[in-house]
Amino acid sequence: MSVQERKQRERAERERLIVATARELAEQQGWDAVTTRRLAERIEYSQPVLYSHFRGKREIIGAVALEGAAEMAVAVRAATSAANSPRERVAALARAYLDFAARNPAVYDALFQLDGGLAYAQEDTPEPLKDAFAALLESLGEVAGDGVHPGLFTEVFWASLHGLATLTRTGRLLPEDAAQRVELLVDRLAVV
Amino acid sequence: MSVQERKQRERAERERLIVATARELAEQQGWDAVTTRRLAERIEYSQPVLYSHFRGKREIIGAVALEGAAEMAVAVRAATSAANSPRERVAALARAYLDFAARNPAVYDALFQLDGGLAYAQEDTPEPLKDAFAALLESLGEVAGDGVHPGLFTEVFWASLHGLATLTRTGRLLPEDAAQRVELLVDRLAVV
DNA sequence: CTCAAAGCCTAGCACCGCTAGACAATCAAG
DNA sequence: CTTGATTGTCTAGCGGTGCTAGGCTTTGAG
Repeated sequence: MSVQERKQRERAERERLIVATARELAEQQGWDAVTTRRLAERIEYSQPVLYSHFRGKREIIGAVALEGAAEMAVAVRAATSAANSPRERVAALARAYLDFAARNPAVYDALFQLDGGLAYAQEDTPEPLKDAFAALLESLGEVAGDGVHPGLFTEVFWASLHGLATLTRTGRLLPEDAAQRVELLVDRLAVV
Repeated sequence: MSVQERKQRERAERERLIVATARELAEQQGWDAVTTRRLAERIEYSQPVLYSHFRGKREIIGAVALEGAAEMAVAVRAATSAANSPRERVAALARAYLDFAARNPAVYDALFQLDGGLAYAQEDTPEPLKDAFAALLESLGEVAGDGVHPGLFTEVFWASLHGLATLTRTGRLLPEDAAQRVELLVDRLAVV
């Protein structure tokens, strides 16, 4: 039986390698450069091996997205836990979110821009995605204001951050004033 | 000379046909379905003809984006001009923006999501793009609040709308609460 | 030792964006 | 009216894409 276990382990290890390699390649050269051929070559297996782990490229994107969601949740919680007031927590959250998006553009795309075949805002939404939203909710719920549903407020705040992140990265907004925009956004949206 | 003029007219007409067909196809089946082969077939010319009008698919996307920017500016101005108070104008603007995005998803993508080879937020930004931003600025500048740069405020408001539009359309936000989110956003961001 | 199962690869499909080069229509010059 | 060059358009093809069928080799149970 130990032989089968070893094989299972090796298989799981290879799956991690695929996801890590796809992510690396995407961060280096963009998702367009992540082709099944290049990916197969980098992991030193043939293309069909990829399809024994994932249904297709879409699922690989989804796997990177889930990994990224977990990391984003960690980053957001780390930033907010170091702040002392609700106001500071929200500002720290906003900075951490945008920082994550800027430092991991490919992962961010996998999460919120590309189709990774994942369900969002549903019962069957994968746990990492729910938890990433929960991480936002924890700090944003504090400043939703009276009579405002914390979930709804979190969605609006999140959407605003998402807009800033994507428009900035695609050159629609100049990066120079990024800090000022965040400040304005936090000032106006958060009720402290 | 009249013959050359006629040819020029026919050529311009065919260019409009290409852009209109690309847009139509994109709205019907998404930009992925807009291939040079399909596009060529629909306009009843061969593929190379496309390349005598545009450098490539990217430029066709850019042409659709410019067309869309002009239409969006019209839609926004129409909505805001019917409102009587600054607060109402901003609410109308937000609704009109999101409505445009929802009704013309492919055009919206061409404008703000895809690479159409256009310059944004620069001196050499095409006029329709500058004017679409100006249309937002006209109503949003009114409610930026004291000491807040109208342009910066417009960028933030725009980014928030963009976040709502894109996250909703890609299934990251449920459409049910869309109206409530807009209301909350306008309430908080606009200083009246 | 046999033989089925599992694992992996080569080769190929239909499609993509884009372009070279052949061919036909057009028009100015002789 | 006849050249000859220019313009317009097409067919065919290049190197790439995601994905899969089918065969070969290795493995491990009986």
